[in-house]
Amino acid sequence: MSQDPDIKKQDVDIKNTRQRILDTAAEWFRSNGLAFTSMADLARSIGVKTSSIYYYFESKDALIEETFRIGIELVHRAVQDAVEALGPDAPHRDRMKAAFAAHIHSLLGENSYSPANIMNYSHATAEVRERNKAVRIAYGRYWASLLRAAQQDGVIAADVDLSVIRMLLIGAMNWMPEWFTADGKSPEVVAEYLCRMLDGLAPARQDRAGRS
Amino acid sequence: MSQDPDIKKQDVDIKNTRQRILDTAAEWFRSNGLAFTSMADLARSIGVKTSSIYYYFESKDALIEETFRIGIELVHRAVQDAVEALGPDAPHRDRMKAAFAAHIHSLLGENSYSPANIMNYSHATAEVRERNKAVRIAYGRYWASLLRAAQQDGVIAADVDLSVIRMLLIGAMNWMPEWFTADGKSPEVVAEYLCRMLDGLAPARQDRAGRS
DNA sequence: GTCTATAGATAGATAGAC
DNA sequence: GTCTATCTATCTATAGAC
Repeated sequence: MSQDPDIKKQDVDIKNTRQRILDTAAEWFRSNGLAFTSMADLARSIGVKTSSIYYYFESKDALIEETFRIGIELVHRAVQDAVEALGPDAPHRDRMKAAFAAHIHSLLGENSYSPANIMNYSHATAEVRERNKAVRIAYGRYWASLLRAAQQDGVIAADVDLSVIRMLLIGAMNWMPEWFTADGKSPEVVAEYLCRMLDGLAPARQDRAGRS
Repeated sequence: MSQDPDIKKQDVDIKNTRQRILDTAAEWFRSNGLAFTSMADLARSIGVKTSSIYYYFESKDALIEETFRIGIELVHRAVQDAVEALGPDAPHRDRMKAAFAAHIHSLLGENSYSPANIMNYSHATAEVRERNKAVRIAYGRYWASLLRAAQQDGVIAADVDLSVIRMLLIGAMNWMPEWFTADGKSPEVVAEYLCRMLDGLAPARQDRAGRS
């Protein structure tokens, strides 16, 4: 809570303007897409001139790249925190539901970075996509670990290809910005439906031994 | 097979050039997005000058609008044909699987119009989206009718909100262009997984009366 | 129908004053 | 750090010759 004396007024200004550029860029990228967001649009929203943005980011792609990185890091942390908050002995179904709900919240909530990434990744340049790959792979691996644990404990049938299921489930959620309206069902209700769909992949009853 | 004598050479040329513009636009929109596809890109691909495109389409938005309409009409017809080919007495699970497979084929196959629509709809102008709504709603209604029939026959539990399930299933498929590679599973395998996920929404065993 | 030529707007990015 | 001013490229779209 106490202020670090090494942070000078100048540094605070740097951080504030830079942060405002990033926040505004994420919002514009989510709402209008990468190409329909010009550097002039961003500068006007923040109240600076276009050239000021280039003091903080060497190019539009560099700005996109950083919003993309933040977007994945935020949703990764949100999902992992939600699952770990349940404790190590929580049933797999509860863990999956918490992960679903956290991912959905990240895509539909106040954080614009995650939807900005999800909705625009495929239209970014090859260089930007390449630089975003590491964090994306790390996040995918976390989901893979959740599903693998569920399969190893017999909650998901052994014959199920987890990589396909993972992409179908994440795809179902990633498509939600296209149709989900707040006046409809809550993210938790959708998360429960995803769990019920996962139930369809459970082993046949006679095969089930372990459970949780 | 015989040639219609009312179609003159001039008309054939019109149709050919116009069709090539549409086909090329759909491919570019799918691969590069709307904003990253310029009228000059299209003209160069076809071997004409930019101004020639404006002989056939009054604006870029008009061109987008027509590729969008074709995209939905193609996938709608493909799905409906696949389901109806099974005959009126086919089990609901088979009908759903055929619908899944046809939708996936439309998104991943040679037809560029459907993925061009699916992947870019949210970034089109409000006017273009508005003009695309009618065919989109008609297609959504067809999926709704498939799911409703399954629910009425007791294959899907009565408490399931079909509109949420419909969007989750379609979303899972619409996300496939982002990750699906031909060297992986076939569309039919993915369709079977989607059916297994639907199985999770079946009524509890003691409640089940009718079946199919 | 397709062309040349070009208008008019806007894009990303840079130089240099303050 | 932020500004003014500007460069160069590219965009959508149009006018008018052929």
